[in-house]
Amino acid sequence: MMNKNEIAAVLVEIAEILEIKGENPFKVRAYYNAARTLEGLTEDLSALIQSKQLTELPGIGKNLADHIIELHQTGKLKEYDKIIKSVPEGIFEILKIPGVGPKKVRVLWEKLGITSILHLEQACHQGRVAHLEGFGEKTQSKILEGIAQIEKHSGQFLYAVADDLAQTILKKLEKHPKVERASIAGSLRRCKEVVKDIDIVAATEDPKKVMDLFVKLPEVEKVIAHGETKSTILLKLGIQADLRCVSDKEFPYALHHFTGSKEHNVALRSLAQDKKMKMNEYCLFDLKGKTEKLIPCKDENEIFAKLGMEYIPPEIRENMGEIEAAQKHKLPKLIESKDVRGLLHCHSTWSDGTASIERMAEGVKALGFEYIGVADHSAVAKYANGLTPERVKEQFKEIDALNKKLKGLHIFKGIEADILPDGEVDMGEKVLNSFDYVVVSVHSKFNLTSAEMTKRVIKAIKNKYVHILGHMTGRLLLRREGFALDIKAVIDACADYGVAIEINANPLRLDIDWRHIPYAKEKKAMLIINPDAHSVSGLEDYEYGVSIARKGWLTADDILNTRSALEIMKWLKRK
DNA sequence: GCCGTTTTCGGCCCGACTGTTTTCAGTCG
Repeated sequence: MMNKNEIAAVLVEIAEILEIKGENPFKVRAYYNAARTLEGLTEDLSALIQSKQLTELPGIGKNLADHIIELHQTGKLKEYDKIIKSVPEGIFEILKIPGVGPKKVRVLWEKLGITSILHLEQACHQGRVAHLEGFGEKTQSKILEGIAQIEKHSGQFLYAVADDLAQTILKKLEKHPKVERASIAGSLRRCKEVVKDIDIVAATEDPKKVMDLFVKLPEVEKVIAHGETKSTILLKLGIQADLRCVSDKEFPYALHHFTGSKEHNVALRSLAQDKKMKMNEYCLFDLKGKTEKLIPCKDENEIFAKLGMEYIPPEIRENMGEIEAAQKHKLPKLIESKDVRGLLHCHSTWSDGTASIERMAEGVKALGFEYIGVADHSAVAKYANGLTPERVKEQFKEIDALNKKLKGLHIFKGIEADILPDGEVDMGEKVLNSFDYVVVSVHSKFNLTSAEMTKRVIKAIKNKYVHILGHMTGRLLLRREGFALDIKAVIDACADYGVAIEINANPLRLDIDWRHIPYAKEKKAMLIINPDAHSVSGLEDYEYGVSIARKGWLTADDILNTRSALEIMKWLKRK
């Protein structure tokens, strides 16, 4: 049995192999398209198979439907087993190097017998790659840079990936009768955008039994350590997970300790010392009397209270001023998911989304929201099927009709317009003015100098039709650094010209970086949590944006889309 | 491999950029 995402991953692998083998590029694309359709699927796959409706999905014909059914029902695919044997395993990692695509992989493999990154790195150092036809000195050094980048990020995982897996494991542990309570700890609990492992703390009087369950989980690839109170496993995705078992009494201290950050803990322990107390991972002691006296705490809340401060949410435990603020009882009331009332910046099938506006709207409604903003790509983004002015008019008609039809939900007409290399905004004033709102983002020419890029982006911010600055740096976590940009200058401009700064909640972006958010708040810039959803399930990504907003100390008042549709309309029209 | 009011064959998105070349191939979004 395989779920839709696992099946999609197999189809992608097949596509990659076909590409390397130089198969018909349209056949290759058919596999990619089918994978994408599956990932964006909202209907239940089993039901679709049963009612024989699979071939009604876009991009899925007889052949791919058969493949999908075979994978879904048996977890295997004969054709895949055959084709996977025809290429060496290591080529997939070579394909991940930026600038190296299927054609280059094939040449490296055929001409130099290179089948792994390690091989490739050696060959580059020996200068053998530069001599290949179609390659050269620059390609060779770019490959080395790419490998260095991959190695720098290796052992790191996107928050969303790690969190998914961690929640699955946590649920299984919590079900164990001997587990009294359990929680995720570490950087994952602090909602860091990338994490290197999963930390879990469990309270139990029978650690041995709980540890046994942990090391025998079906997700385990390898047991690295298996002790009485601490075990480490390597999960199949390559992520390590640590479990620490403590008694129920010790649990609050252990949870706090293993949540960190290290810097936060050091600062807090030194503060405890000042107050004649001692803190470690198992308890809090009162040192005022002649003998050490245990200070009982039933949860983290009490620990902070005993230390004379208000509760510090895990997201902001980075020793960036939270301890001082908590002592003065001046921590902001951080935004929560329930504060968000609608989602702007969503894509539809009008550009590169996988769902119609109606389905996206229904998805937003199902999440309990009051409004959705459709912001498809603009004309210049041809690769993403960007809207032409003519198609914009048609899209408006569809939205108008849906607004009449759908009760209790308002659809805003937006556009994600490209910031052109010279800072002009795609589509021109007249078209831009016809939208309820305009999101602007950079999607091209990433290699400008910081000064050039800053000038370009600020010019777009000054455009009077612009309301929101999308994914400020264009970063893709663990894949691509953001482009060079004077972030403070850009934040200043957003604050001055009343442009809201997007917290792009796509787990691969989480852009603007939370470290810059306090500066934006200081400058009184408006922020907005946008899922940048390309599918119905992508709408739920807004929650990652909430976590990032919390890491940036933001309250509901700091975020535009905690307001009602009416208030949003007013805000958009104030320009 | 998919698709079809130009329909069962023949097209399928396309332009920018880079580095390799001397007119283009590969990669990317």
